[in-house]
Amino acid sequence: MARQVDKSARRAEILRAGDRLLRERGLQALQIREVAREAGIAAGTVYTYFATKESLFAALYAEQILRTVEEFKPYLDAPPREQFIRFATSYRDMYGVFGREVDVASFVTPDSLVDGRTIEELLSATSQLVELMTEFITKHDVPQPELTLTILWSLLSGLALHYSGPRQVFGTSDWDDAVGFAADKLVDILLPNHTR
Amino acid sequence: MARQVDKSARRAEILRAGDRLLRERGLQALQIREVAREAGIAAGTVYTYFATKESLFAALYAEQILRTVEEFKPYLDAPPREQFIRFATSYRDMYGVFGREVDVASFVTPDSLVDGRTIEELLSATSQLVELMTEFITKHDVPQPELTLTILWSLLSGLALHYSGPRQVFGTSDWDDAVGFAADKLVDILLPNHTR
DNA sequence: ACCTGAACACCGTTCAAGT
DNA sequence: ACCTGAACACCGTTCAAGT
Repeated sequence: MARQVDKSARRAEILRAGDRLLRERGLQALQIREVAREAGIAAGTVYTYFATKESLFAALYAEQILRTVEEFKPYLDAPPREQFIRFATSYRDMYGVFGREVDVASFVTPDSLVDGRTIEELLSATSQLVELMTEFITKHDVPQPELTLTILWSLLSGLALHYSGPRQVFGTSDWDDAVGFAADKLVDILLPNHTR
Repeated sequence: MARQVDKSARRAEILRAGDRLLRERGLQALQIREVAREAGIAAGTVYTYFATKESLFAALYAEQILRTVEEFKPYLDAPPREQFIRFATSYRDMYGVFGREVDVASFVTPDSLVDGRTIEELLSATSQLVELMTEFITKHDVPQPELTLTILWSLLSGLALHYSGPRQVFGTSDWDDAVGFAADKLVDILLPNHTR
């Protein structure tokens, strides 16, 4: 019996529907009934492809991380300052769509609602992202790579947090100024072996 | 007619009930029915004191911010490295309880579900917290105070984000090591006029 | 086999009725 | 006046019935 659509195509349609909703109308619009309507199927059918709503969200997030990794690849040989700025900007944009709810660790928890397949995808995507940062650090011969990675990651997350979502209440600098300043200081301080 | 309890006492009881639930059983346990049960009143009564669940949450958050400010006051004259570590630790603990949902800016948005009184409390508390950071920076005669404040704040949020909540998937440093390293670099780089 | 969508569970919120 | 709690609205999820 020829199927109307094959399973992976339908899964992809659901993902595309979810992505569209998320980007056009925000996280609160990502509702199973809405996703199903956008995908042209019944609500119950979504659950044939994703164990829970959280699984769908995590799968969308994994896709976005892979896109971010691809976006960065042209800059693999750029100067560290530019690399930082590119990375920080991608990261901020990601936060703008997926929000602070994003937490790979919480998806991987034993009591997570995310299904095994999606966890795999998420871990794979995340490790590629981490790999980019690790290369950044090892390439420049940083004295304390482990600690530097932690600080680098924190700085990126913190910047993304402050510059995504609703405008800050308390006067903060422009994004360009802030990320440029952070990049300068990072290069000066964390990459002492780097000559500009 | 003597009231059973006066209004502000009852409001305080609801806050205490909510705080207990939040700390003992996490954000997902902060449900209006649960809060009401803990406070010994009917669910509907909660709405006499707080316009929405979000208002209650925001009020709890405002209280916590004030507590954080108080916690920091003994260290107002401590060396900058220690100040940073104290502040970062309080901030991380706050994140652990209130989570990444915490976003003052989103509460203040025109379409916010938080009532006016609570917004006032939140703004007042937050500006006290920001004031602490601003003093930290102005006292040490930093060349670019505005940008430095942004970076400092981002670093604090990023560290809090990574070290609160579920354990990180990818090997990260100990909290003590990470925050100590961040403090060293911050002092070296952002406070060039400081002599250790 | 796979899909549908009515029905269930859960939780924020409202409001008619009680004191 | 203030409080109660049943009822409503909403949304994630299930599953009996349809094809």
